[in-house]
Amino acid sequence: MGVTKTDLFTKEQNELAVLAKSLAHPARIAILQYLLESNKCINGDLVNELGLAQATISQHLRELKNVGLIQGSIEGVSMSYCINPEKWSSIQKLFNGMFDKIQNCGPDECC
Amino acid sequence: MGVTKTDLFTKEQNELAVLAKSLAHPARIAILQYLLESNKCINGDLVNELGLAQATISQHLRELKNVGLIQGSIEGVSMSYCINPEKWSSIQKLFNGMFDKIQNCGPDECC
DNA sequence: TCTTTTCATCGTATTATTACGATAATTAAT
DNA sequence: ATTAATTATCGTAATAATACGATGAAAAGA
Repeated sequence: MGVTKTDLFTKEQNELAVLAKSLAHPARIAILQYLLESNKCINGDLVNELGLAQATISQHLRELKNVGLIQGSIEGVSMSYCINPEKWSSIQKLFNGMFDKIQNCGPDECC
Repeated sequence: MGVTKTDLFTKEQNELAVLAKSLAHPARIAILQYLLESNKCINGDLVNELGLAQATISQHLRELKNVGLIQGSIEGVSMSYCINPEKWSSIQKLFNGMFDKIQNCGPDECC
């Protein structure tokens, strides 16, 4: 490409894009849905659940953790992940802040 | 990478990921925000508005059009783009369908 | 201590994304 | 018919994302 020109855009635009990117892979969606389902926080039986290699899952988990959507805690020899509820609701608000901006327009105003 | 293994995931998971990907760039967020603001549907003065080359903007517009978020109509020599309201609200529902699934859990259930 | 289990990280091959100059295509205007 | 204006597409260089085997690190249990 050439790098994304982050400096051309507002903080909010970049933030939305980064968050959207973290959701831009079906494996990460699946991980989040799995965590939402089993609210008891589940570790790497995601590896069994999804059909991906352990290293790949771990990589996706790290991305979700980097944007703050999930958090992990050590549980003996294994790792326990869960949704970060605060971040989760803040993301929902951020997205809806954009989604809600739609305005219905007259017959000549739209294409 | 190796290609995303689409077949491992559900239709909904893939759909969410594709839509998220279309939002996963600040330029596309900026384009959408601009279209939301000026509900009269604006054409390629996006090129002036954002600081990107014409070809780059056109490429981003095509991506947004491909997922159905925007639609364009020819207006003389120029092109008029606007948000597709039906798709827009369907996306909002799809995302909120996931966001709303969060459940508060007891002290021992979360990590 | 040694082994097992579980997870993260590294290295790397493969594919996708981004950006933009150049060029084509289309329409309006002269 | 020419020219100007506007947009899409092509080609391509640079960079990011994906997947996974291999290896490392840390804790539990023998």
